[in-house]
Amino acid sequence: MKRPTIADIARRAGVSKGAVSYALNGQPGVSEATRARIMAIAQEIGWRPNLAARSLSGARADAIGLVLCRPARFLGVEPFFMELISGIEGELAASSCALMLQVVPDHETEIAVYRRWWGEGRVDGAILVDLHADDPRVPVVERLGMPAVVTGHPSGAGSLTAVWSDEAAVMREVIEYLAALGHRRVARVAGLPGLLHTRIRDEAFAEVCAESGVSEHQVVHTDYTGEQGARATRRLLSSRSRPTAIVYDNDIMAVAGLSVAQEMRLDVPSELSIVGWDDSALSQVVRPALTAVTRDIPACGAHAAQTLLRLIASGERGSHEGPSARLLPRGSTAPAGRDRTVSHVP
Amino acid sequence: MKRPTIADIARRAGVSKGAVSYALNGQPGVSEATRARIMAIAQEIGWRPNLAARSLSGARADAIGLVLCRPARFLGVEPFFMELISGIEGELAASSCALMLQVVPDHETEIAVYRRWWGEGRVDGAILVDLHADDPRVPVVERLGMPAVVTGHPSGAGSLTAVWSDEAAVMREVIEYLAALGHRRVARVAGLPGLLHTRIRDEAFAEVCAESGVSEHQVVHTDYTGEQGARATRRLLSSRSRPTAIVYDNDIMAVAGLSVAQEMRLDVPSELSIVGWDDSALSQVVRPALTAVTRDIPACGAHAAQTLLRLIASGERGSHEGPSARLLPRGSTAPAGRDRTVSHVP
DNA sequence: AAATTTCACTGAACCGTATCAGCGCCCTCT
DNA sequence: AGAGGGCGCTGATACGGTTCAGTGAAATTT
Repeated sequence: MKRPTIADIARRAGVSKGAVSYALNGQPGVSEATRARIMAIAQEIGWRPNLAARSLSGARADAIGLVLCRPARFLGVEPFFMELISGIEGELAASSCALMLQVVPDHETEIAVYRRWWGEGRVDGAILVDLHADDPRVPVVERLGMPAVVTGHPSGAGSLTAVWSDEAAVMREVIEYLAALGHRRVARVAGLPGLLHTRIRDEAFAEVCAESGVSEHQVVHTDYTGEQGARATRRLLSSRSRPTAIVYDNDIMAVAGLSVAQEMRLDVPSELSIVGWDDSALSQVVRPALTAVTRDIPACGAHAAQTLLRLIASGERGSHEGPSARLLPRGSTAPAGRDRTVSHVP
Repeated sequence: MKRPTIADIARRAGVSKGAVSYALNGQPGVSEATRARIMAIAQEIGWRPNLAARSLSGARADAIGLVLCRPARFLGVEPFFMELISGIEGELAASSCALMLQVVPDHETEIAVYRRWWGEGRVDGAILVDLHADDPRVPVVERLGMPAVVTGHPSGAGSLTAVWSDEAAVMREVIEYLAALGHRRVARVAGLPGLLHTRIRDEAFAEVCAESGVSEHQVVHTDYTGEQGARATRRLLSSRSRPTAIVYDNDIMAVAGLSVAQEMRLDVPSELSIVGWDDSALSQVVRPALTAVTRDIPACGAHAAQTLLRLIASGERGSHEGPSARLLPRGSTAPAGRDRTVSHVP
């Protein structure tokens, strides 16, 4: 019992294959009566278009690609990607477009994957995440001519379409908020230094700190893991003039930082304020709940997917800003306390 | 500048398309000299097999499917899936097989996706996760004839190949450990009651508790979110004879539970022991670090993928056990204390 | 009424690969 | 020397769709 083809339908309907193709694709060229008859037969015998045959005839592959380039063990930790994916999915489902996913260890492999996918006609386009400064993927994808949407600042996206959110503006919001609370020594536990958004945040951090009277500010770069977040925090809190507030680049490090503070008998928020980034369920589960920069990540994914689908369908280029982030104060931030080092027990 | 095809190679090599096909696929039928020449030309002009054409000619689709059926907002929370995916990927990469991912809201949609993927020839098989009791997907996939590997107990997998780990044995390990520490009132904050592994754990929990002298034991079912984990914990800890130990079905709920305990001024572990499940980075980041059931999830994914690839390649059926889980004691469990309700401050 | 257009449909070509039957050719065996 | 067999290759066909040029009949225009 083979899978039915349009030839089977044509035979049963007593028409040609061509007519069946027109009928099933809503093309003009058949009468409404014939169309209905053909549709009914297709339905009855359970016909489905063979994707391979369809894309062989020059049509879409009906799939887009997403490559994640982080070591496997770090991926699970960050809710970010899973949320992004579910957002992308939501948009794709409507167009019955599939998502091809691959996890790779480095950019070289990632580029090879794009080459293969595009060469094999497996995808119609791709979403590039984790944009780096001078990202090597950009020129390659440009040269391939593969439609692509980059999530990150347009300055690094070359001629590719970018969707981004204004990281600098949010950083300003965060620092001015902390400054207003009286914090004058603020540290930042940042993510991978190679990432473009890390650099943008770094710059904005330094600039706004200087402007807002945050006299002492420093940045520690990490690999986003809780472990490194904890270590950075321990070091910061052990220094002679320890910060009264720390801004983390993701949730897991913020939670790790909170634990370290508690371990060191520093009360959060009275003795140390903590701000997380890319707010997830995690931030709300710990005590105190974390003040965090929050962003609708699924919506970002959906926005990127939508932009890519439009780019594929109609060649519509042009970068535009996606859902923006904002600071959501919760219990982990408070006015800067007096400078004391004794332990505080509630 | 079109993508090169085997016809281009044939022209340049002065042979027929057939010869080129044999050469490139390592089939007999061409001399080694010709093969080498053809390979060199293919390399030179950057030829890649067109996936669509290849699978149209009856070959593989070179992709397997994975459908995740949980509400989008819960997905990000659980590191589980992302780790599973990276494990699967690791195995697939070696066979240059792709992963098609889809996130759906319910089983009905999930089944429709399998129908479509298989009908369209988009995948060669699929990995089914989150096996339910009387899972409606199993008979459908069986009938479709799509190769599939189910992650879950064989009792629910019908004739499909299952890869599983012995949940009951681990539950025994956990409960006997707690019993040995003197705990006599143990609660379990479980996941979705419909999932097969939830039922298996439920049963094992009740059975082993009874055997080990854990006189009071109860189960609360949740949806795996931190929120419900917190609520369940609050209720358990407010009851008249509150448990001295709680076993959670995932990490995020365990962390939420820990926070609730701290909020209620119960010391962990001296007044309340906490055990998590599916140990992730999260467990190690909080204070005290969580005692947890740990399992190499990427390895589970790799194992499932490998089993599926074998099933596709050689029809090799037969369920077998995957990487097993074990209890990893950390700081959140301790001997059951005296029964006191006053707050404990270190 | 003749000319033209529109409509509904047919038949064939085409996409890029895999595969099969067949065909010389050379080598080996008797 | 003739039969037999394997090697190396060719040419054709299949896979399941899409698409385009063409065709006969009906409808519309002139």
